[in-house]
Amino acid sequence: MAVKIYNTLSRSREEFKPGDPPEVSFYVCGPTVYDYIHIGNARVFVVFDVIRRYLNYRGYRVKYIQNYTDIDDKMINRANEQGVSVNELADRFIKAYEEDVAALRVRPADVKPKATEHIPQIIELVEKLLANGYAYISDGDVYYDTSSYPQYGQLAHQNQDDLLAGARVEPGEKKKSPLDFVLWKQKKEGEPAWQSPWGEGRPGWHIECSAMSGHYLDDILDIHAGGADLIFPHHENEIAQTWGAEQKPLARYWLHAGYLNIEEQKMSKSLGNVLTVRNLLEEHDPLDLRFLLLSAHYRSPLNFSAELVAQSRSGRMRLQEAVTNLLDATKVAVDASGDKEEKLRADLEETKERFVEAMDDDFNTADALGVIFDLVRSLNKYIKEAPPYNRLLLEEVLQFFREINEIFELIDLASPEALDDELEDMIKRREKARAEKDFATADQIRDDLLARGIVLEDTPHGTRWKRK
RNA sequence: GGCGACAUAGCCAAGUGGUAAGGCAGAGGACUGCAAAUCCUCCAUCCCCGGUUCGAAUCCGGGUGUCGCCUCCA
Repeated sequence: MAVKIYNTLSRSREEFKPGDPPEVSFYVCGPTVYDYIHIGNARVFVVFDVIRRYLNYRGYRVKYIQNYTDIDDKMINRANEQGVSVNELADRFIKAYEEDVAALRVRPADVKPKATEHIPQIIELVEKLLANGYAYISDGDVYYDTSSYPQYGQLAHQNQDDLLAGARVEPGEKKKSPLDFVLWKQKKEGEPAWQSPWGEGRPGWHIECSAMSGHYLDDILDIHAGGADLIFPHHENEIAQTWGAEQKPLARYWLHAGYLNIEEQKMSKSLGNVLTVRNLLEEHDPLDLRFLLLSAHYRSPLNFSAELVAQSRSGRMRLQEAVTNLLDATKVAVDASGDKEEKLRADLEETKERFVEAMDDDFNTADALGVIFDLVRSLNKYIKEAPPYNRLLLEEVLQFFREINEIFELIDLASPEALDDELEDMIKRREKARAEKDFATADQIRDDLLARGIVLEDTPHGTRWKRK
């Protein structure tokens, strides 16, 4: 069995064959750091982080690179609006980005290059393109000459004529063709600029990823990923650049995450429905947001609404609850074993296989979740019906949950937090009342705790609590 | 105009030729002092019309609908 990946370049599922296994180079287009990230951005970062974790689980050694775009038109405009320098703006929103994705349990990339720290590499790349005849200078700007690259359009699966038919021509263009794109822009008054062979200026948008991935890796990238809207022109242009400079492909596998819509509508500033991660975290548990993001296949469009977050929370709680049941059962488990264990053991083995099958198939997290829920039912059933429990078996199941949580990270496996003394005392008083059959008092205390967000569950082994 | 994706129960969502996973919500039952959690049972023939096939949600053709890209939006 091998991992299969849907490659946007070929529009088909391909067996994953990295250039130098088990090493895998994985580049994700990171944020332009001019604002807080929204939930659509978050989908990309969560989903590809999960894919990276799965590849690690499958024995690959993934080098994960994610850039920060810290210089472009949006950066400059926003910095001017706010009266700060582009650098200050970048620092501020890089920090915000890292806080936001950390809350969503996205692990940091291994390498986090910034465009502004790779100007020499960018200039070198542009020089190569000029020398190789893939670029031209026009009035101080440098442009990529798309007519020199017949394969231009391969990623978008469009030929140049069709692209031209839909292209918008803006007045005052200095390009030879509407499809050409800027590699280096000459300085305008008040803009950050770097010295170059073509005078003071700054890089175009698409050039940085080509330059930085080339700088950090000698070989072709195994995986290059981003949001679906980057397919054209961003990734198309990156491919053209790397080919023009190095006569080699930029990446073997191109992965693109589907859009996230808000209430069936595209998220956009004009509709005023942009939901920042920062705001959402004020109302929702980050793990519930993760569950929602992983509940559909990463390439499918995904809708976002408060109702769906609530559904996600209910589903996620079933997982969390199962682990709580498991941990409780483990406390009273014994070493003896019997044949009651056979069903659960068989289900565990089957689950392990089906989980890998699902994830191997282009990272089908929705299918994988279904597989996990099947195990949850089997586990709950065992716990309900089969005491005394087999310690070894329960620990194996727990170990499996640890492994998949290392990938999905949807539940807390850590030992539960302590409750403050006052609440702890209320629980004790309620237990006493119950023992004395004073149910009116017991129920009153339970309601009081509920009002404070604490839900009680009476089990055969005692009362336990959880947050609502 | 060019290119592409999608259409599965009230909601979400798997399933690429063999007779519809899973989750949420809902109904009934068990357990519980009552709850909660849990378990059991119930809840779809897959947008429409043709075709291929012994057999199609899955393949082909034609519709309808939704969405997207072709504008430095993840």
